[in-house]
Amino acid sequence: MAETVAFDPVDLQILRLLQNDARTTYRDLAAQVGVAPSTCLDRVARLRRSGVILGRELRLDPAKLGRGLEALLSVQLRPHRRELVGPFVERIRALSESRALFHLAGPDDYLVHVAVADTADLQRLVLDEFTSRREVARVETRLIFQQWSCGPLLPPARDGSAAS
Amino acid sequence: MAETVAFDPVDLQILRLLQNDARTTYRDLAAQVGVAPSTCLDRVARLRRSGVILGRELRLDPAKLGRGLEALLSVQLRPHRRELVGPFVERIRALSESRALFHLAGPDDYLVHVAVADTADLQRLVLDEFTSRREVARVETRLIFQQWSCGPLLPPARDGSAAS
DNA sequence: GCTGAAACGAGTCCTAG
DNA sequence: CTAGGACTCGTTTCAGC
Repeated sequence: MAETVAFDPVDLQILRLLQNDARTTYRDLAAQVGVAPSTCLDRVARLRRSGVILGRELRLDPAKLGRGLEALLSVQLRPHRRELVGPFVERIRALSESRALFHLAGPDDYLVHVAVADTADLQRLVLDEFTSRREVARVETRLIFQQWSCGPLLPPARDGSAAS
Repeated sequence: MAETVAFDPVDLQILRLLQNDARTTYRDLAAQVGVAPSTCLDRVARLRRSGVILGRELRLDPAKLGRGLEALLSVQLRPHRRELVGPFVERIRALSESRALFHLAGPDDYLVHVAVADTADLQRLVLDEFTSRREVARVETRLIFQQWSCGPLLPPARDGSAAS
């Protein structure tokens, strides 16, 4: 859980390359980073053990799966107590329409990123799964016109001024 | 760009498995789906060509990379004209702190998901990259307490009532 | 379009430096 | 920790169904 402070340039380069394609072979990885394939294998195994690498996921096109409409739902819970929060979160996560869920600081307690077929589907989702729930005090829906993923989350980009 | 309506149960199962681990071998895939490895290879190639599979990405832990604090920034642009939008989007996407960017319908034009080191870093980011820009009329910052990823985006879950 | 086997190439382990 | 080699296993192709 702590910040695993030590990352070689080699580690970072490996992460960068794997972010572009998680299926890059260790051979290619090795060639591009400048170490032996077996070393790459070792590095990646260590990175996995350290917890930096949480998984290798497929990025899919929601539109191609009949989910051409995406939206963000700001949800405000009524009492916002722990007993309500757990079940609410689990229910939302289990919805096939949910893509991501955030617990936020601020007036809106939760933000839910959903992908649906069309506006009728969105209306159904909001009515049946959100506003009909007792603990949900308010839901604000914002359509997503367009979205972009932003670079590879690397590097930390620090100078020598790291306060450990 | 259109909805590629046709997906076998085999295709869907393959997508489901690859979502859990994009590096699942075609051999394992075949064993779990119930077809030959060569068929899996063929299916995946077709899925890639169809555009459903956009990429194989690594999921990393931001905290382990010195980015333990995440936030959502709601940004309102002043005139919100096309000439301003393009450069703004490109600049935000290029920031190493940005994780995702959404163009929204509603009073807040953009939502930016950022990952930073600490509150000081967040303040610097907001001041230097957002409020200092002429086209940015307002920025609202909401911290992320916790976040969850939500299931594998599959299946479309439709009955026979598909209107082609 | 799916299968199975065979050839090729990559992943993995081990030993040594 | 890294490199190189050898063995194992996965991927890919192709002929046949």
